Amino acid sequence: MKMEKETTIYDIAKQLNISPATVSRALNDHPAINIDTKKVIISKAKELGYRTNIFASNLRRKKTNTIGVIVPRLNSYFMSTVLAGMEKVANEASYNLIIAQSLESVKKEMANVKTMFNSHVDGLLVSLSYDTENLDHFEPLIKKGVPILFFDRVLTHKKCTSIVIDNLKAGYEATNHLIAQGCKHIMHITGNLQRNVYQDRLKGYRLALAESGLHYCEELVRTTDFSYQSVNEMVQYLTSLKPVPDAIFITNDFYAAHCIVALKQAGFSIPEDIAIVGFNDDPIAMVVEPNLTTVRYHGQEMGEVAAKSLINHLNEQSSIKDTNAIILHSELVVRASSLKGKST
Amino acid sequence: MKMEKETTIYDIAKQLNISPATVSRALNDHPAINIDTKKVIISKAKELGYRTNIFASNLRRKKTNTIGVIVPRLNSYFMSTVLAGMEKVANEASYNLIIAQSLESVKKEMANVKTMFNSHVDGLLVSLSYDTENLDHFEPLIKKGVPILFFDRVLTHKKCTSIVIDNLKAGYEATNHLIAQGCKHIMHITGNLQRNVYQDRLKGYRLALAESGLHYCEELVRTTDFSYQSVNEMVQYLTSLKPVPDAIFITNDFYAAHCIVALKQAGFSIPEDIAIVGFNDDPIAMVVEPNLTTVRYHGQEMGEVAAKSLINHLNEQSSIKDTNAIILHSELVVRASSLKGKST
DNA sequence: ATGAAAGCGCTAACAC
DNA sequence: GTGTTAGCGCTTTCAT
Repeated sequence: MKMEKETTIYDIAKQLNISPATVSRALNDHPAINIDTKKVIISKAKELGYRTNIFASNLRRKKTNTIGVIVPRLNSYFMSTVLAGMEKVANEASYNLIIAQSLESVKKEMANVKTMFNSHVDGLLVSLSYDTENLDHFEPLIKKGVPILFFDRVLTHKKCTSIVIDNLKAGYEATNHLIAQGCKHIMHITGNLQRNVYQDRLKGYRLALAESGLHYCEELVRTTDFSYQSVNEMVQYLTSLKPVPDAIFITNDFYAAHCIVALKQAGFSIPEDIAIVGFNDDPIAMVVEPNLTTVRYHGQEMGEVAAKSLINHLNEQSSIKDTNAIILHSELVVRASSLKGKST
Repeated sequence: MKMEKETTIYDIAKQLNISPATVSRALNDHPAINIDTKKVIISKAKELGYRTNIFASNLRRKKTNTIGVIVPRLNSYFMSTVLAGMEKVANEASYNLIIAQSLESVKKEMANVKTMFNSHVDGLLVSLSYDTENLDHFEPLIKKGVPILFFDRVLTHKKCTSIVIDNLKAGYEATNHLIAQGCKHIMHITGNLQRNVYQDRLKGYRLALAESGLHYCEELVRTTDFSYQSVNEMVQYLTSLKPVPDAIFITNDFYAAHCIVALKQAGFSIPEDIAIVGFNDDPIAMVVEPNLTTVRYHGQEMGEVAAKSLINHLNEQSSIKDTNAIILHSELVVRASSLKGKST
């Protein structure tokens, strides 16, 4: 195949009888450059199909303009909105994104971190995998001074900032809502309690119970990996309880939706027999019947804030050094799955 | 903040009193290198926290080991499995992935392509946006000899390979299934007919109708952008038809699920009044009631095949030059939403 | 406003 | 098996 040789600034310089330095400056919007020479250079560059060699540029400038993103999975509505937010901000600031999924495994997460390390990312945005226990694998990056910002699923580290919602409050509100509906035996199905998001929501759950004088009962709290396969077992478990719970607060909309289906199949009425509250306001909440009450938080915003904070820090427009955490807004969205008809 | 200076092969060389070339060779598993020197070098490298500067390396080797991926959206189950497949293969071949979403807009797609171009990706994997009309914006890449492989949503280009399922066959089978259930007025709701996937499925639909002697009727075919907001309007339209369709083949599971909900609200029984078939086997198919009959195809496999083909081509282990298209398997998964009880 | 020149860190051709 | 050396394409002082 005949293919064009790569054009360099030297080619442009030669053709225009000027120096490569001038070409470089023109292409980079250097202030001290004649507007006319600049125009000529840019049009010549276009003509020759020039593209900057970012490797030469990165090598020289010791900056890659690349941000690494590690997420557990890409396949949730929430995560994809987060990424859209990050991409938007990154694009505007001419940063590139390298995205990797840990598929909920620390092992994969470690490999991802290593890749990011070797890619010399300027900074890292991370939502931790299901079973990450500590941040040791991030140390090499931290030692090199690469800023790391955790979002949503975080662990605290004295040198890193976290972006989260107030999960305790969200869990509290969800549980309180169920209590307000008259529920007395509220089950809580959640994820690995090492993850802040689940730990804090549990705290909120307990707080709400305590405030209402309801008894906290260990057998009403169950953790799961949210796999589709485990739903039936879970439903079997909960229906074997005495008394059967009259409400469930489930920290995952997809799992909640599957539970609703399974519970209905088992003969329960939702919400009359069992009221359900989910988490995340996934579009599935509007499909499952009855529609799912859930906690909404804005993924796009979280992504934007995360990326913006990191980039501002990188551009030294502000520092996140001393910011320990940024808390974003969340709200309970009440739908039919939790509304016990009070008037009947 | 005190942070370590970046270690180079020169640092290692100096400390070990050998030449940088030897260090480079050792680190790159060059065959002609003493096993002992290699060991010493590697342990020294680890000690100093050395990481290769891929920019210097890329600059020198004129290869980036990076593959660009452009997809319409990340937020579908299908797409995330595709990406997981690509990542797996890429990782194994030590390629990196740069992922970008076009958010279904050509404009954004063009920007993405430009970014990829400037990132000097070795190759590109693309699923086209909703409204892409031609491949002109890929020409700069093609001119430079960067191989581009389209998957799922494709347009043919003499220099590019496509990876798809047999959408015509899938559409044909879906429609035929509905016909076999005794449906006579089968509606088809689909996407922009410029996209091969929708165009071909429509062809399959028409073929099935024709074969069964059913009349093809334009008012039974509607296109949509699959936005949640348009569901009600669509349902209103279809219920205003005379006669009201007794089946709908919808080329998107999410939209199909929403339609089921809306139709039920409008008083229709699914599948008795209206049978529904979707497309993609999204997990939502198992949540909506009745469970959705759909066409399944394996995203992970599509991702793996796409990445593998491209990488093999890049490594010159095989060429995709003369491969116009690769067709993957798909199958109809029959569930309750389309099963009219024949025995009643 | 522009040019000359050095050097970022690595690799590979060539020598020994 | 190892060293020498040149240069990938760019940016950036320092001059002018």
